[in-house]
Amino acid sequence: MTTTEASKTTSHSAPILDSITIDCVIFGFNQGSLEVLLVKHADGISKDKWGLPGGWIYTDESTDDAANRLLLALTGIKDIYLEQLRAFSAPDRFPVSRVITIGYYALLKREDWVGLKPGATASEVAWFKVSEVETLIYDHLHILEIGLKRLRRRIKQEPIGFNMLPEKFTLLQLMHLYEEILGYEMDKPNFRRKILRMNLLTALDEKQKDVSHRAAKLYRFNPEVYQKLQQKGFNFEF
Amino acid sequence: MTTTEASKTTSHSAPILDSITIDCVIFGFNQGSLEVLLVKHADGISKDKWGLPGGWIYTDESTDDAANRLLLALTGIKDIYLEQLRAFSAPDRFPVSRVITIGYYALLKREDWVGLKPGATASEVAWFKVSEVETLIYDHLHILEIGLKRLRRRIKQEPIGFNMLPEKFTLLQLMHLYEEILGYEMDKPNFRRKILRMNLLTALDEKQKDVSHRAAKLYRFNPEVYQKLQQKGFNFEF
DNA sequence: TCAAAAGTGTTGTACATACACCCATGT
DNA sequence: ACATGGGTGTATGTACAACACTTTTGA
Repeated sequence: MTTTEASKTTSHSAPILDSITIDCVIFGFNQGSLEVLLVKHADGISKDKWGLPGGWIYTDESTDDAANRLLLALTGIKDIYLEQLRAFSAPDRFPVSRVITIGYYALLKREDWVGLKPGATASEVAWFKVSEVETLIYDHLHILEIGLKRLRRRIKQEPIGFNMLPEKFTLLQLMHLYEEILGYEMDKPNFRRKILRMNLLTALDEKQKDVSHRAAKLYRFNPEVYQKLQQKGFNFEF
Repeated sequence: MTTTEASKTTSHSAPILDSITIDCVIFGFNQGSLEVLLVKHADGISKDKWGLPGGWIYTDESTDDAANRLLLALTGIKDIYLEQLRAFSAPDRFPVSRVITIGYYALLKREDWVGLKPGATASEVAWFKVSEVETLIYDHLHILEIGLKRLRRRIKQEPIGFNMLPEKFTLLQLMHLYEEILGYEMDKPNFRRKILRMNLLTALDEKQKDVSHRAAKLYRFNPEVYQKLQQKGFNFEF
């Protein structure tokens, strides 16, 4: 669903709210780079320009529901990590009419992404390195920046980075994710100790394969442990 | 301006957006207690019930502008600390029609509050201890909770507590503010050292007056220093 | 045997915590 | 004199940063 403010038509028959939309910053981590999923608009005033995926809100759903529906339609994946950023409401943000958009950001495991879902109406969808995105339609670049800012803050306070990694990962992969998002280098020994001391990771009886060096142990994030620790007042922090 | 979803009428002639409102959690600190400013609805389906102050958005203003306008109308004060919480959008949150509200929270110096501004249309306005608020109209209790949660997180990460204290304050007043908001007791000597070490406070050549014990030194928050430190990568943290 | 990453050990420093204690002032 | 908060000092532990070092494995 690449519907944006430019085209209010929808394939559903449910009534929609006018003057409010959803826009979503979808982050992924690929080959050491933080990426964002963008769609190319097929028609409307922003034809052939890239922007964030978005759409309208049905009258019987919350914005969270709407964002989840849009994500499912675009990726075919359920249960994506999703958090609302905020409302973006500059009066001139959309040139055609007065539309306020609710921004979201989502974290995707790139292994789950299998290309555009069959049947989706998007004309073109692609991943871009966040550092190389320079222009987007409307205020979408601003929304992307706010999303990135939020991601940087969140990843220091909550263990959400795992949502962009495979189920099984090495400590160095995790560290590289942190380095890429936060924009600075870390010390490997210290990173290991710090993350392991939190007891959020389960060490697996499994190692990397097909690497041309000593194979690293694989770990899995343990959400149950995190929930228990949280209740005891534990605070994740990096 | 106590207009809420219940009455769309406005004294202004500017057109407004339907189906979107603003609601604002206004915090204050008084005699050791965290308080919130509520309004009593004069008419509509929620007559005689307390709720958050709120209103509609004009087509030529952002939600930030609208929130500031509403705050000015309600309090007569400009330049109030204000931050957007997020959109609240449950389909059934407002019983009469489908309305999404953008929640804000604001921090007020109680010394600036001089009662209801003359000419305001509110029937009744009052401060309530946050800990004693039990029911509010619509989903306003939920918005209050989210606002409180946000305040608790923010006050640990940014020096915003000063917005609820007089210009000149003592270190113990500041500590009591932190204790009240965060819900736990702190160690006086350690609190002093920690906050002073950050260099965000300017010690004044002035002391408390009319206290029945040794008068404490007064301090003032220095926003310029904070901005400079921020640029150097300094991170406020409690 | 070399490269590359995995993984362990050590040390200094900074800061949080806990608590003992003295100071100033009004009643 | 004593209550009340103002304010300083000090010992202990923990955590982090920096960096040296050993281990494992494929090429």
